[in-house]
Amino acid sequence: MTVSRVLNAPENIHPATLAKVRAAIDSTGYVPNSAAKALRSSRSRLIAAVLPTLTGPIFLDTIEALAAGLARRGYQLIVGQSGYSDDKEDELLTDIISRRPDGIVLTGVGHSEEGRRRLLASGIPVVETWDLTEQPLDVLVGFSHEAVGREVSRFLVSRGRRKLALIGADDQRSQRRWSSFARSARAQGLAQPVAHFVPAPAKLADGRQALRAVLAQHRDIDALFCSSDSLAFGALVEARAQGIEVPRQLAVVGFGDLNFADQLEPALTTVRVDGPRIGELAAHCIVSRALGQPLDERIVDVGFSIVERSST
Amino acid sequence: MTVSRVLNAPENIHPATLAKVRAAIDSTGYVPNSAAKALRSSRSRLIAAVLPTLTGPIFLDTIEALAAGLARRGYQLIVGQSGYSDDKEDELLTDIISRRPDGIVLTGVGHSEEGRRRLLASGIPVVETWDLTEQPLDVLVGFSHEAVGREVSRFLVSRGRRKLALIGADDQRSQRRWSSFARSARAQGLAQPVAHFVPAPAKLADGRQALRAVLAQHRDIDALFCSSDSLAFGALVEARAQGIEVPRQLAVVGFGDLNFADQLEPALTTVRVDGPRIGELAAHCIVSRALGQPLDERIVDVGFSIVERSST
DNA sequence: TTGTATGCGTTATCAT
DNA sequence: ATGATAACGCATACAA
Repeated sequence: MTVSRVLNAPENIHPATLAKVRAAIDSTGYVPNSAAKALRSSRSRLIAAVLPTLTGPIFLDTIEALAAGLARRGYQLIVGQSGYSDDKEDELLTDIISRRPDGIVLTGVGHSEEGRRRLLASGIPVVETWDLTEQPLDVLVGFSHEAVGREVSRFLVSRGRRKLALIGADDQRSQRRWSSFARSARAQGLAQPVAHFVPAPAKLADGRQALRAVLAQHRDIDALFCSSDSLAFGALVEARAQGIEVPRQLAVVGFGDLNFADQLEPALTTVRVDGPRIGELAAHCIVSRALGQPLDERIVDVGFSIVERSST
Repeated sequence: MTVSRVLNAPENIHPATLAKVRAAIDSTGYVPNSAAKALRSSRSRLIAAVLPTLTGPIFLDTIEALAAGLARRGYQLIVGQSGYSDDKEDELLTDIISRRPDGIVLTGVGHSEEGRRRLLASGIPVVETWDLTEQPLDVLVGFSHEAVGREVSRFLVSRGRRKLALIGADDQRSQRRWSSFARSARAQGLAQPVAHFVPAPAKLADGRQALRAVLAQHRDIDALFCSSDSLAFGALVEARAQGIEVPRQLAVVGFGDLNFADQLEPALTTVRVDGPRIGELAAHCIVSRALGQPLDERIVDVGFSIVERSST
């Protein structure tokens, strides 16, 4: 008990005792046991994050900022990969809930019914990220993928493009950008855009192959929206290989504004999302919730912007 | 107690009891408490990983494979960022040790004396990665950065290059590649190579700026070794901007073989390391150690290869 | 086949 | 200012 006090409330301890206990701690290499602490206090100082994949460069900035923000606030981060699969996410969720984290940060808002139930039943605070919905589980930090699809299609039309195409990954958020992109194009009087999907996570080489496939069927497209900068990079490479001039014959828009986007030839027009901001906000929100502190807003829309460069 | 048995050893439970308990579990949403389990059994099923940064694309494949490998084996991963700083690593280690993970995976072998002491005192199995040393703390999965520096210099000399330069990040491993690169160049009768360092983690833009700085002083260099593909990408961009032909006037070698390396113009010659293999091996080793199983080898050298493309 | 007692390391609470 | 007791949820050892 005295040791506990020395560590947690040294102010009311006799200096001599303090010194003696600290000496003992040093000489024995004593380190308190967080599991016992958590068991006794029902506070684990652990936050869990569920991500589709750790390698997706898009989420990376967010995780890094999240990890840093949590560390700064005295929390540790436990990560799980759902691999873009609902079943995997549900399994993971059970494991995670058994750890009794003080909070859970999810990527996206599309969870299985079972997953939603378990999360709500656990009573653990949840922050969903990288997406927007009217009915979040709890707190939400993200932006609208529908708005992205719509704005990109309007942007392309405003630049005089008429034959739109899209290369996307088969994950939920990319699909929603696609739906909105297509709907908006039709609303503006264009034909239904061409689409080609590749398995997530999409790699550069997928972009090359995908554009090749699209061009084989639809040589007349004049604008291409790629659901990631990596895909766009691949598309630029393929366009050059096929002698298609970008942007004269084909406008290309990416997603993510990864650090190579402005160095490509031509520099890539892309959708920029403030990943670190999402991570930092998520850290703030989840910790506030964990401490039972009130939150200004339950839904934070961080927005996005279209960074216009020479590929359009 | 019966609930515990239903969950962990259902074979000796009366079918009726089994059904009753399971129904109760379902209806109440009971999820076992890992902290209590850990406290009782001294086995947390938790592995901690310490990384310089989560965004370094180099380690990413390793972390992903590590996370996947651990999940497959029923372990969860807790991550911490040391930010290339010893002090931060030591702080982190204390937090980590207090969690009583069943194992710790470290990046690199350069830890502070204090850190080494704490790790050894904790008795927690440790796997060091991405480096090689004669005296690992425990298990090691990596490769020799000295060998990388040496082999790249030999490679460049064998291709007729005589005025070597290096652009590196100021992290330990990059520095060791540099020392060896320089030593080997001198041993081959060349002058001391030119070097320029940028703060880790190095970004593409740093590569541009660094090459500009090097060229301002040493216009006559004919070969450049960059300590990451991102830096090399930036260097290629700058070389083109300055009208320097690669590889005719300047050979460029990267490190990492990131997925864009073969798509650059010219395609980048680079050092390839099997990141996923390191992660998977680390998962295997740390779990074996955690279970007290014997290990074939304590030191695994996964090696590296120089992938020759058109930038040299 | 099921149940009871006990202790893992911590801290809230109540003595002293 | 310090110590004693109890309880967090689980699983080992033992009993029935």
